Amino acid sequence: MGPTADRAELASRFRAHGLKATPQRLAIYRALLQTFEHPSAETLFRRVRRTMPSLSLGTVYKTLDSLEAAQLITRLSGVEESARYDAKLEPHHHLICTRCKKVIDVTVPDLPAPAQLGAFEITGVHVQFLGHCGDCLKGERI
Amino acid sequence: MGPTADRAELASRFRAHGLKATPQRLAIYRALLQTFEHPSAETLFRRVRRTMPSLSLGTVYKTLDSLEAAQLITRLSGVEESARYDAKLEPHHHLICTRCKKVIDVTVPDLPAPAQLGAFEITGVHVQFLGHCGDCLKGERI
DNA sequence: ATAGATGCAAACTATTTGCATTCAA
DNA sequence: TTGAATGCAAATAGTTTGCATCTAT
Repeated sequence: MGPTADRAELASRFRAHGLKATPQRLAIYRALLQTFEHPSAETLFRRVRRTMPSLSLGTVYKTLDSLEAAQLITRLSGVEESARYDAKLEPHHHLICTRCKKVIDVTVPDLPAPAQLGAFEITGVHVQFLGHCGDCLKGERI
Repeated sequence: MGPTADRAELASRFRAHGLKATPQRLAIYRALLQTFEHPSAETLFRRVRRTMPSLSLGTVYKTLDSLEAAQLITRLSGVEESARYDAKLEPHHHLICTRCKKVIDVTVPDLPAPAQLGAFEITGVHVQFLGHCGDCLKGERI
């Protein structure tokens, strides 16, 4: 695991997850491994296309979906497909059901500040617990 | 503060923030105060339109923007305008610059589980520290 | 050989914008 | 009265889908 993995390493990682090791996938995954900036699909597309001009944006989206499903990559807080609003202003956090998108308020004891802060000035914290709500657990198999 | 506030209370809350107290805004804000389900703009639109058929979806979006700017409501983890991906799988969290959307990895000591869990099964936690990064602090006034 | 992946275009969803009209202050 | 807010329509951004072609296994 890591940004220095070679082609064969990455290819077998794909096959272990039932994914074919295509050049597009390898390039997209490699580009994501090589950066720390949490890029968007569009950013990866522009970057990978430089060395693979035939690449299409649709392939980037499909690839990111496959890699996420295989748990080789993660999507940042990508639970909501549309913005969700809250009129409750007291500090609180959320349980988010990744199946039905339900959001439930919870309170959490105060959080210790992160260590490696550098010059970053924190103005707020948002904690999301992801999982499955009672209704979804009750229903079909998860 | 709270879902039982009456019209005059809400209206003066708006004026205190320099917002005109229009019937649309009052209705949208009231609808958001009255629910715990963290609705989307579309959901609020459908709900409020039942008693105010002339309401437009555009007004709902503009109103939510105004209320958020006035800090009367919050938007759930609404930092990214597009999905952002990460190939780092070790548990970690993020500093998110709300100005330039930069995302920086951080590690945080283990989090205590929330108290009021009920039937919810937690599969993961994501902590987002919101604020301003060094580059943005250095630049123009915040 | 063949299931699955790609590329392209069209479709779709969420959101924003422009502008004429209306309204709260 | 007047600047801000509304409603409507058109525009945009991000993402998904359908389908013919191609390719890794």
